[in-house]
Amino acid sequence: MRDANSLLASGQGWAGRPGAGQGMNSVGETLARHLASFGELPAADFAAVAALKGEVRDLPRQTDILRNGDQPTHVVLVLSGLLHRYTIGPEGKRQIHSFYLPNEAPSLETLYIDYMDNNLGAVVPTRVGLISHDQIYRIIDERPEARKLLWRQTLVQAAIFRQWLVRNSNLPAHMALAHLFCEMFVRADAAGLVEDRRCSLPLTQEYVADALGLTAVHTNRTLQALRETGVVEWRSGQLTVYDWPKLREIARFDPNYLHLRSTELAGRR
Amino acid sequence: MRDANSLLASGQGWAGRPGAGQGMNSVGETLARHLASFGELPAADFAAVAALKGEVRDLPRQTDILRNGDQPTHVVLVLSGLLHRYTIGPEGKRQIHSFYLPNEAPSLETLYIDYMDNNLGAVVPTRVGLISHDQIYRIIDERPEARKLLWRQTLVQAAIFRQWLVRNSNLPAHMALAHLFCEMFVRADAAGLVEDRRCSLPLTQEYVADALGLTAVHTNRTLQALRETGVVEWRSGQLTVYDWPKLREIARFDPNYLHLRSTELAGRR
DNA sequence: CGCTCGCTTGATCTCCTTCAAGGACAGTGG
DNA sequence: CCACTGTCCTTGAAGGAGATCAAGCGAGCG
Repeated sequence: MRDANSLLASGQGWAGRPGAGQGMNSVGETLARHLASFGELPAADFAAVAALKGEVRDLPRQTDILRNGDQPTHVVLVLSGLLHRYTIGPEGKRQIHSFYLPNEAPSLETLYIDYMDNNLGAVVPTRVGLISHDQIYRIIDERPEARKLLWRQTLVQAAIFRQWLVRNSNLPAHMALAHLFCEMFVRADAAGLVEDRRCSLPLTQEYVADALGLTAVHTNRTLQALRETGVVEWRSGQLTVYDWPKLREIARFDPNYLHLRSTELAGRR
Repeated sequence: MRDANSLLASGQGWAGRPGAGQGMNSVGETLARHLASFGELPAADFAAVAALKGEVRDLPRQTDILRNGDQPTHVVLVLSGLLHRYTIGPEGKRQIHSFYLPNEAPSLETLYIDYMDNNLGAVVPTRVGLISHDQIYRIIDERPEARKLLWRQTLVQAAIFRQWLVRNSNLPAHMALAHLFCEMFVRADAAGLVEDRRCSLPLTQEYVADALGLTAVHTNRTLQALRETGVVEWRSGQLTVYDWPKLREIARFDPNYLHLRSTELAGRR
């Protein structure tokens, strides 16, 4: 068990400075850095990925970038804002499959899956980068190490989905909520977005409810109970973790499934 | 909407004959055939995969082949029997992530993930084939088309996990149960294991309960309700679908997420 | 024959849903 | 500057799907 400070103290390099970085990095660089957080990426491969050209696009809040049935020709990268992957059930019920923070690559699976069976949309105004499949295919053919990390990234996604399955199937509401907070916090930290035990998490309670498979009402009540413990606070789009060990304890959170490289982060065994 | 017969009539070739095939096919052939069910596999690539050498191993019921924390050196193929992927929660609660029928390849993700974050075990006495990672790596390096299908296979796994997430988060018990039956039935059919609207599904009610995140008691009651509709029967390890359209309707089952090649099977749009 | 494992049934409890409404706040337009 | 409106959060009360606890039953098996 490690305290909150060690988590925050682990400098993730470029993102240590407040607000720095984002605008300055190309789309390719963002992807390269993301891949490097899952394993060793040789300098030459890093450079090759970083050199990829990407189109930047701004999405208004609550608009989709990929839709059920689409056959995408580009891979999406989050540059700022927040994306979510979701489906709408037969009775109009929305299930969110995952959230995607800046620097993450939500749609790598479109490289080898023929069509989307879900939607990818912006929660808040979001800037994304688009890299053509063709460019990535070339990397895959020519750069085994980069290929390995791209592939691994899609596998980690799958591991996260499985964890969401466990969470929503088994855990009572307060544990599930704490668990979601843990995951988003660690992922934010891995992306260099945690600062002073806080990170941005610009969701509404309804989004969280649809992620956990709960109602907004019950999510609200559960949230209040969590707040009263003083362990964590989530207000106006800001997640603040006051007591990381205790939050982990509540959620029984084990970050292994995220397969992050940095052992500092979350006490990988 | 299509009737049950068209589903069953679609000959999947080698498995049309009762009980035939299994013993005769090499481990490599099984993998090659499985990959081919997700896309075009050129003859040369098919041959290369089919030529892979695999060790055959028999697992007693309820024994694990891969364990949380393991770093596998081989890929697992199901030759006969039934595997399940699962984790045990902090309070000893088991969550099953997926079941694996004969001809399926449960553990392809171990190729590029460093260690297991879950368990893979036999439900009933199961024969598996083991192909070394090294051999697969060679295929991946030398055979782009085979690589594409291997990768795709892992992506389809992820899509299935997401569907399980939706099922367990949103659907009431009777729909969830029907949905599981639908999925296993279609997958069995894709593997050539459906015969006369029946397939083997050698689970106990407790396994199903742990897959759906329900209790065994409630699974039992839900099952009885489903039985009384006359749409489907599941007894002594045999799943029989009497009215496929109606079962699909109950579950609101849309097989798109399985990304199967054969359009006959399940009415892909 | 007795034992274990899996299935079944009944009664009670509780977590979460549903329905309904009030309140805080920001944005907009007069 | 203030009413107006929409979005999101909050609160209350009642109902239900599924959990929990407990026990009986049937069949395969050593």
